[in-house]
Amino acid sequence: MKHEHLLKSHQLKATPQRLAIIQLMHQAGHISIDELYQKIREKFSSISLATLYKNVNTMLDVTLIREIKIAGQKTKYEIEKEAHAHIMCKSCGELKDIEYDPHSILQKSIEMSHYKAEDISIVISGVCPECQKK
Amino acid sequence: MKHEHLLKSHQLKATPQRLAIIQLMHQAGHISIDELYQKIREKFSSISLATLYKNVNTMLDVTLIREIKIAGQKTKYEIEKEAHAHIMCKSCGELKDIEYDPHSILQKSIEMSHYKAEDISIVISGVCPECQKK
DNA sequence: GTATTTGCAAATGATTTGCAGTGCT
DNA sequence: AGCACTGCAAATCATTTGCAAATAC
Repeated sequence: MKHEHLLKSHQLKATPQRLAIIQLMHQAGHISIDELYQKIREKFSSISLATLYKNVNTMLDVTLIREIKIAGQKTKYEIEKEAHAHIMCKSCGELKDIEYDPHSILQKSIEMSHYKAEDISIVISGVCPECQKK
Repeated sequence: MKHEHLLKSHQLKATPQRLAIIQLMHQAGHISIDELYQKIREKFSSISLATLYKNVNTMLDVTLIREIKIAGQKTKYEIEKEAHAHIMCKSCGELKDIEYDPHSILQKSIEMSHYKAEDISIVISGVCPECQKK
């Protein structure tokens, strides 16, 4: 399957636990360790938290997944994909992706810093359209 | 003094512990709880970690300081100031501020999301000019 | 004087580690 | 077969809490 290939292309063995992790991560979009643990046990009752942590860390090492740290919230994880920003609703907690133009003014600031930029993390927080109505 | 006023204007009592926290934070620019604890004990050997955590949380509540969560690193804190992004060196760990134009293309993406944006956190990581030379 | 803050010790929560057994390739 | 992965229990690290004594205003 697709997910098996995703693991192998990163030099990782395709164990059922890992496939389940990726499948859930793909399905949820963004997911915390806790949520992952709850959901994965529904299908895979024997999995241990330690295994989850070990696998998440391994997948981070090979940049198959990405860590999203959010002020005031639990860390979430997502499958690595093209650059995008995150926007979080302070009211309902929903997190969604938004696109942004990498040639924005931000690039100028980076150039001026003379850093060799490898990664950008952007997290915006505010109130989503649904919650604004309430 | 300046820092005393900073506390009072946020309705917080100006205890020596709090003044020391702000002074170190101001001096360091960005600092983690650990670093704060090490340094603060040099001047203030009796302070407890619990007090540090309590004060950091109180100051976050009144938005006197801001939390910077960074993938793969410890959370750092800084005194609240005008909007800016952070750039971190993956090699030496140094974190510095960079300015960005708030009217960048990013704003368009936010408008399109129909969120009411209240806060933006941008953390860039890469290699700083000094480390590139090595 | 009163309400808040401090420091301690203990509790809780999050993450990591060691190791024996199991499973992928 | 061989090395990597899993699950368990225990260890470690991070953060919070309860409470009595101290302190800011």
